[in-house]
Amino acid sequence: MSHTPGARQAQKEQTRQALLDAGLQLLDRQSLSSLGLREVTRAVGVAPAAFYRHFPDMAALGVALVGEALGSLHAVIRDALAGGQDAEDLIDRTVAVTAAYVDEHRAHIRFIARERYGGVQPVRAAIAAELGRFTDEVAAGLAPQPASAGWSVADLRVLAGLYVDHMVLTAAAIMEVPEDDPAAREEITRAARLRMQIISLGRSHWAERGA
Amino acid sequence: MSHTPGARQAQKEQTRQALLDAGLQLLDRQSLSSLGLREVTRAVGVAPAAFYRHFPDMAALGVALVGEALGSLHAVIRDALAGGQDAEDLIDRTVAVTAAYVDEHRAHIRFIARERYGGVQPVRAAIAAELGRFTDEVAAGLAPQPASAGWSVADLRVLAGLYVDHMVLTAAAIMEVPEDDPAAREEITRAARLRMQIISLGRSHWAERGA
DNA sequence: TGTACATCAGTGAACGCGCGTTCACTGATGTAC
DNA sequence: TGTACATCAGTGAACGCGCGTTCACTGATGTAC
Repeated sequence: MSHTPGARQAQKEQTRQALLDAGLQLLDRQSLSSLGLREVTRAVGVAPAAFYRHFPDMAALGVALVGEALGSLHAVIRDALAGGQDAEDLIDRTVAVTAAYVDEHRAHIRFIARERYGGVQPVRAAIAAELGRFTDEVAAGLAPQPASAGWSVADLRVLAGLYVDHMVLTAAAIMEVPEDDPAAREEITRAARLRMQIISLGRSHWAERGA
Repeated sequence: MSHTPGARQAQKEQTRQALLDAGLQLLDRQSLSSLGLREVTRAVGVAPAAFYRHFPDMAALGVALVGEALGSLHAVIRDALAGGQDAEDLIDRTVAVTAAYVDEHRAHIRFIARERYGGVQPVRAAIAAELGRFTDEVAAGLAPQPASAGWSVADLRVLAGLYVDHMVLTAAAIMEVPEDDPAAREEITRAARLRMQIISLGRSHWAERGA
């Protein structure tokens, strides 16, 4: 049994986390497929061979980062979808929550946007799986809302996917803009809000499609 | 003057194109930042040093590929937006045109999706510029349509951006699916059509927003 | 048309360098008695 | 509590390898007269 970590386990966990942190930081300016094992261990200050005590290769480190990046998202979506049902409120809240999440997890989100269609297959697969689960959650959150009357389960999932993709795109767009350019940033969030309004309008007039 | 190519110029152009073609093919399974110069010249069958006669580095080859990938898109959008104004028709036509374009330019589109937020800054910038120009074109195409009454120029551009992002996402999604899985492919295009319907519905009820 | 010279795309050898991976090791932490 | 042994995270040296870049070169193409 090892549920009591002990000093050794704790030290190991600390090194592992240092590798993840250093990797994430180095990925700010490059993509995973060009990130070197030695680069990461050098940043942490351990011998290259120490890497293998924690991950078999860089792809595995990438998959671990996917978990870190999207694991905390589930709580966020619950917050955004909870509370008042007013559509306009919901939009403002969602965009604000997205912007705040991006601010707090800047590096993680950039990593997701960059590797979602990047060159490392296991990481792509991990992101797709995690975003899929996330989409399911959004769909489940949308279902009980009055605006979802008349929607099939399958169609609701498509709508949820639209929201999720929109959030990832917004996050990526916010990060393309320099942090010290509030005007450009404001422009992005204005566009994001507008997009959500268009989608929400379409959602609420769903019954009239084909007219 | 060199507007008459001559045998030398033609030969040079041919090698350049071979480098671009080999590069694009190699990028099917990896991203630009991990693609090596020697890998490309080896595929073409020329000496590594020959690369420098055509590009200063791999980033420049990437930028040239962006031009190749998105240059031919302008004609496509004109086709999609021309013809009947019926909303349902427009949607079907746009999705069909996107799917066809993806089929014809599979490797190019994968490259764009992969490098749009990838690790090579000049390539990211080139893609952003090209997609921006593309968005302007879509906005200009939408403007004269009756459904655009009451839209400001700025808001129309946001709508156009929504369509463009949607197309890129659809293209990327189609490519994640194996070519020999028509059911999964059908599922993707169904979702894409549905998404466009939602957006178009929102567009046509734009005047009622804030109600 | 023929000759002498200029251009320059592509060659091939050489370079120094950092990479990923292996291996026997060390020494602190953990366990059994 | 004290002692003897086991575990295993991290070390450091070594390896072979392919990388990007440089350079003087070659020989076909192009140009001037």
